Amino acid sequence: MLVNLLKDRFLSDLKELIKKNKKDDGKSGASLDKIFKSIRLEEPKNKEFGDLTTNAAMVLSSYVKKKPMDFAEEVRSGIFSKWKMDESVAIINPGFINFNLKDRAIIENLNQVFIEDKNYGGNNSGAGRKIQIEYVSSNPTGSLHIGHGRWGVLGDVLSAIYVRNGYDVQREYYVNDYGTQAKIFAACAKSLYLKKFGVRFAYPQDGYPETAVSIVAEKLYKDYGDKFITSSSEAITDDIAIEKNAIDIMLAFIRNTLSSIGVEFDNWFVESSLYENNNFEKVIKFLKDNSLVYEQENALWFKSTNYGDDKDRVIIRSDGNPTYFASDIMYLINKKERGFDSLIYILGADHHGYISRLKAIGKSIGMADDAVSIIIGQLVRLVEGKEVLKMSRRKGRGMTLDDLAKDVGKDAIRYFFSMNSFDTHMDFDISLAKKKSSQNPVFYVQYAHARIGSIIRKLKEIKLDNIGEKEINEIENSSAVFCVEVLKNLKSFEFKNNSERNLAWVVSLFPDIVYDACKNNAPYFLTQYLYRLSGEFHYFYNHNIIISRNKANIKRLVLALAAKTVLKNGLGILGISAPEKM
RNA sequence: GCGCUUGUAGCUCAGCUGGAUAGAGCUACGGACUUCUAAUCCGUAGGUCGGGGGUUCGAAUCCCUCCAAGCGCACCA
Repeated sequence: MLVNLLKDRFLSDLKELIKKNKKDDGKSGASLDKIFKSIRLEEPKNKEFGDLTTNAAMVLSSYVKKKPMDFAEEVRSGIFSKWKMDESVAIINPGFINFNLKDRAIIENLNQVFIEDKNYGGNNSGAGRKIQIEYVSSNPTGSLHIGHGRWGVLGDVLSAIYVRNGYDVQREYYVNDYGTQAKIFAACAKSLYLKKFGVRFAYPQDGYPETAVSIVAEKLYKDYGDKFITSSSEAITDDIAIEKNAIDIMLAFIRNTLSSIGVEFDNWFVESSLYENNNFEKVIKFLKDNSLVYEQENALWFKSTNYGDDKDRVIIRSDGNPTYFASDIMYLINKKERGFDSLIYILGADHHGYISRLKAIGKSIGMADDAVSIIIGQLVRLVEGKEVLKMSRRKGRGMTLDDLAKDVGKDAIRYFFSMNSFDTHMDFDISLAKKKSSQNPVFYVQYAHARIGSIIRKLKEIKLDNIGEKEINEIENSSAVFCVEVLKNLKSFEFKNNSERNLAWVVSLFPDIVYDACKNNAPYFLTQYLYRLSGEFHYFYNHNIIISRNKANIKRLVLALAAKTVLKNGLGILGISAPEKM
């Protein structure tokens, strides 16, 4: 990491400087920590101000009782002048400290790309920590809608980001196969299934749309024939088997759809398993023993208000049946027992009411406050031109995720859904998504990668004076270690122009982006970064010739190869292909 | 009625743990292929940051209020 490491170093140097500056009165430690949290070392909005900027002098001025400009001067002489990496340090009113890195410092960073190669971008900040991310978890009672695609992609990419940060990640899908909705779905399937045999069984009034169910009934019939009919004349069926198989079939459809856009899970957790081995009774006993519940009007209530929820919740209804919330409790206890350090739930905005109650459960069973984090993803609205298409899953209208996946393709869908923050209410323009035009930024990024691919092909075609077989082989196997030597042997490396330097700079930022994307649970950092990198590369490509006649400009080639590795690794995290040719 | 989220350029979005002239892309208009892929590049145009108050040296960012949109407020799952 470049920026984050520099920042750490800067902050610790700054602490030293302040110690010298001010006699510690022993009381100010806490407030100083607070001030330090608002210190930034980052790229300025405007490139003219340099590579990096810090607000430290302004933030600290009142603490050290000095004018920002004066303290900035001390920071410059006391810290930055001792760093050998910085080039020029400017202090600008009202107290910004701006500086540029020496070209050599950027080059040394570039070396890491070739040393770490496929692992470049990753770090070990999460080493030894087990984290679970649960996402999609749509009821297996119908096909997925487009919103599910968004959670799926975001969950998948977020998982990949955590993996790259050294975490031990488990991706989980929670299957609601228990309770009334599953029963209703099974009854729908049964009705359509029996129809095949000319037997009438009323379709539930509040049932699911037939379009979704009919695929399931069709498959039940095709795969099992009359297996579920236990008595021919009365049309008596094995309802338990129908329910189980209907749900399994639906789940297989869901799995296929998700798989078609590259969204996979390590674990498909079945709700009904929570009720095995008298677990329900055990959990209820546990809750009673810990005085977390009370009885009222024949129902059993969970005291969630004690833990920050806005109302208490029923666990066992007055008719004796457990509520969905009971499953939530058992599920969270189960997750805790599996030994995760932290849990992430990605929920659709239609479930935001869950935040407080899930957190309440977590607290009540003694989990740390920040151990359970819930990410709310806003819904996707379908738009065609200017017309808003109301989608309703229960009514079976609107485009399904499966339709979209087939229309748009995996790469575009993943890029599109990774582009925005979770909080964005997205409008998904179907007609735009279907266009495979340059309006779709995924091509822009992929094209950058493919262009470098074509440089490599050119290298092979032409006999070059300064690049041998060995190097070309290395490049082809995408393990261009020779670049490390090239970079090391450059006696005085300076960038010829801004496009070279900017490209190298952006390449060097990749590990910071992977780190920050994780800290902020923000997959879109990556997407935006890759777009920026691609832009930087396209500019570089248009302004610098790498191969002329029978000679390659080695420095530029190294730069292009570094960019290629980062593009490939970045697209890899997004789960998007990095084509050699387009 | 209460709560969560959002409101930034014609469109889609960044920026929101306060900082320097508010940034990209798409669209529109004008340029660049005898040279490693023009799915690219360069340039121009486009903004009362939903409205109004407040806090501050400084507000798109924090607070209050109003308006608008989406979504929730079950002994449904």
